[in-house]
Amino acid sequence: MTDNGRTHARIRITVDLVIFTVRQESLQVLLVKRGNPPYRGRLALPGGFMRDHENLDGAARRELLEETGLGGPDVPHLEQLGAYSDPGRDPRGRVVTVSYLALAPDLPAPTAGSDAAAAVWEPVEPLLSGGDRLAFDHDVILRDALEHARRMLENTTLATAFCERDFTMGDLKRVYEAVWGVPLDLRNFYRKVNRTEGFVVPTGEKRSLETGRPALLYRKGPATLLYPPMTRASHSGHESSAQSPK
Amino acid sequence: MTDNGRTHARIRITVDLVIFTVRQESLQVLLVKRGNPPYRGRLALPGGFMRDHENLDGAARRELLEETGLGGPDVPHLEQLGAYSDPGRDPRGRVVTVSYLALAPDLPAPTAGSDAAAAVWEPVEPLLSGGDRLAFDHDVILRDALEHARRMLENTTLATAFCERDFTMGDLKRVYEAVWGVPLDLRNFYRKVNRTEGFVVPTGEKRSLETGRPALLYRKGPATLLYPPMTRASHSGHESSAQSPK
DNA sequence: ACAAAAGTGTTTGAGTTACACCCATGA
DNA sequence: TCATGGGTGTAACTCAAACACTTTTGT
Repeated sequence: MTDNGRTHARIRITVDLVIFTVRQESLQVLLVKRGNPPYRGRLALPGGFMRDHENLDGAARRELLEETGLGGPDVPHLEQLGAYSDPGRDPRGRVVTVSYLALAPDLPAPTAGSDAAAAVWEPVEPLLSGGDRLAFDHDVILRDALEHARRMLENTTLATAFCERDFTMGDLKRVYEAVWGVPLDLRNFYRKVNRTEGFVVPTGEKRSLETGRPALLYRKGPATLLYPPMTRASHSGHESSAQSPK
Repeated sequence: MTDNGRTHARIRITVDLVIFTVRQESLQVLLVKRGNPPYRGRLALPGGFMRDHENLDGAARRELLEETGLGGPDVPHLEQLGAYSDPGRDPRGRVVTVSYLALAPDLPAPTAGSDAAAAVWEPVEPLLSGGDRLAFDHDVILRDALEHARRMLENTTLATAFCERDFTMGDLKRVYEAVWGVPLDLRNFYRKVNRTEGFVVPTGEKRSLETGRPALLYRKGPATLLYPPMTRASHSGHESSAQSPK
């Protein structure tokens, strides 16, 4: 921590947000098309510079609000992931960025007109396995964030952050399936969720779809950690009601 | 990421190292006594400013080498944890720090004369539950790092980073006991370690203490993740050889 | 009555805990 | 031969995956 006349320039600091949501059975991330150089026209993670009076968490909350409109009493989960610091990662000069992970429910409008040209939801899977590259080192940041999100669903109750206030077990199961990319057995899923006291609390209401039995509705409970953790396994075969071997 | 004339000063960036070791059955952390204001005379985590040509990981490796002499081919584990950014966390001005976790074997000399006044190993437990406060926000950083290290032993093979090149099962067990703060059953510990292919590899050698049966020696294996994870439980009672009910 | 989705109960087998017990050495 | 740490074997129990089966709706 001692400063003995060595060469260490002052540096600009940004936050970059990896905002995930689950839409149409797939995990998607919010990206903006850059309107200015560098990387003009390329997709990038939303983000911006940390200001003088705020800390990193504050900057991340502000950017999240600007990009999605989320942030009042109904704050989605927001968590710092890591710092990216290679000299040369930003052509404009020495810029260190700190990435944040946000989990949001499926939002009606992709964005609420910020300074970014256009914000779009993009499926994550195609972005990582081939496809166009994102601006800066955002491919790496996105990959790290996905890894982190998958771990989080195993050990915490944060899957509920992807859901509306009221949700069904099927909704919650689809979140796990989208993030992990594996099918789950709904019947075992019930027990795993219910064995952790306070993961979800029933509202007493039901929701009717076009077809099928109406599902009970739940809300996020007070629990935050999962003991024991969720395990990604259990390939559901639709083997029950309509395929008895007799 | 767009810069539209807003107020965002350039900032200085430091790395702070939480270097853990296990000595005398207890988890200890390397601290330096500050020779200059602010917090002169107080204990602090070793660290320093990131330089122009290097990234954060490079700065952390350099500081680790300066403080402990470790860093050649026998690199200890070094991992980025998080960024601490509150305005006012450093009286000298706006300084953002990024913390790193390092796991080191019990080193002969606490340090190799760096620019820091004096480096000492301090037991972690007393530091967190009462006692003197560390400089800056290093109490918070230390607490976060301990939490992270405990999680790491559950899910990775990194406990071996605390050991010498050759170690016994008893050595490895003592690492877990020191970091987790709970006693383990050596007999079940064997199986847990051995069920993960490549956690440790036997050398064929043995080590004799003053008393007792000589123990087989092992080295770190190629595995890095633990499936399934280690679980902290299993209170060893010394119930075997010498207390049969007959 | 049928299809489709929601939810419950039961079998089975793998994994863990808690031990009894044996082994190898120094004093 | 005793004390001390090292190491193996095993019975009882727990838990979770797999799957049969029942319930509740819309058409």
